[in-house]
Amino acid sequence: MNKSKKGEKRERILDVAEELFALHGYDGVTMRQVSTGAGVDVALANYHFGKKLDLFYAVFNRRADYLANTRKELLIANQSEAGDTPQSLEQVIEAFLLPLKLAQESGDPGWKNYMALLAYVMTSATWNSVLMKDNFDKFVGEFIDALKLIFPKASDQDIHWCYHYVSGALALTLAQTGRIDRLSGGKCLSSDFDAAYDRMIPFVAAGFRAICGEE
Amino acid sequence: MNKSKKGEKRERILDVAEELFALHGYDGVTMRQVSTGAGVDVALANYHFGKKLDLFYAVFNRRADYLANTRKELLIANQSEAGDTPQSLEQVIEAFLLPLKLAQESGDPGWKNYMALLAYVMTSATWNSVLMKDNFDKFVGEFIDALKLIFPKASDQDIHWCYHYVSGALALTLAQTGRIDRLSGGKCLSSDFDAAYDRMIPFVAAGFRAICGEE
DNA sequence: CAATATATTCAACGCTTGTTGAATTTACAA
DNA sequence: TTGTAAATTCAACAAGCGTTGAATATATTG
Repeated sequence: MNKSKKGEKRERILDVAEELFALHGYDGVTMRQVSTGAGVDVALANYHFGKKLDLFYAVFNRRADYLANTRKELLIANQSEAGDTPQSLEQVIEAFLLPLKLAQESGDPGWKNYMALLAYVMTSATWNSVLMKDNFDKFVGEFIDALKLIFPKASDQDIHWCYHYVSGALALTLAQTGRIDRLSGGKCLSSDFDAAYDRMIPFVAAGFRAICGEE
Repeated sequence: MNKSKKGEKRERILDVAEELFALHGYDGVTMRQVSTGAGVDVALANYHFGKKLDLFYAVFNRRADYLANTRKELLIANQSEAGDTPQSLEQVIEAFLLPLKLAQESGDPGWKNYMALLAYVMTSATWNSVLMKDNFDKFVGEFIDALKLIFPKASDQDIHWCYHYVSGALALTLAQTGRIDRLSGGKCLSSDFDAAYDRMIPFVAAGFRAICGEE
């Protein structure tokens, strides 16, 4: 008989829930869809994770730490490398975006689902205040501090609104809605994160300089 | 007794549904929440709009036409005004964004809800292909044509990805998640569409020029 | 006013939902 | 192997879901 490893079903529940939550949102998914997709009884998800809401949190938190930490490490590495001279704007933006590109390139299909889930959470007023606050706000604070060093004369408002635009452009990219595929007649692909990434950095860097003034 | 005008309850159902769908998404709203909020029986929504899905479509379509048409009129007005010389990049972007600013300024609280609903639809793979296609894709095609006139040497990919970033920045702004309020310690407000609008135009214009080359 | 069409409510249906306690199987340690 | 804990399934619950046909109220028309 197929002997299944310990914790395998538990992980499968998380994977299926991740995909379904990313695709249909929290309310668009039932516990039975998750359990059926994972090939387990509906009571098992409850045994491992508690209520549906806790399962949702578990799915979101699973990859959040890695993402936030990788970003932070990259930011710090750039800082020490730059010494006492401020690091370049492109470097700071890259610390924000590169971990997502790396995760995408890892080949793990779970990351693609997680990114869509992240986009869902970022653009939802309900989840944003709960999940983004706990998992990402702290790093974003440091990210914004780095930007303030680059643009010492810029107002807080200018910097925060510019960050907001970056965040929005990123969120729509992560959502992979397929709209750019349709509008471009197939010349661009939502799944082509590299194409999105390579243009996003010079795009938003130019935007920052236009709003926040010269370095 | 309070004599209610004809079609008043019908409109109230749309208003409440608009607010609830924008706040909680399609699956996060029940017909009973809508009918209770509107102060009518649950069967009335069904009588006026049919199934829940049709109510959702009715809510979305109600303001979509006005928005698409206003954008188009603005784009054409700029074109004829510019004569045979191509209109400026800022003008084209403004044709895309200004109608939303005007709607926001109208004071109608329904518009605020509709914008959050629009953000929800824009960032959802499911709804995007159904609702954006029917209501907005045609105008966006003309919008992109205008951009191609401004950047004749740019590739289709460059222009579409840049539009994608604008679309994302706009969507997150419309969503009004409250995140920028929290991150900025109250210095920026999600509800301050003017602040978002005034910076968004120079921001994305600079981004376009960085990616698509000089006019 | 009477007659008709529209608007609205009432009451209920079959089904699905999240959740749970008890029973059963599996894994692991002694 | 036996005993114990963890993992998993079974069966069922009360509540809420979208939807509907019939009944009633209101508005419109002749």
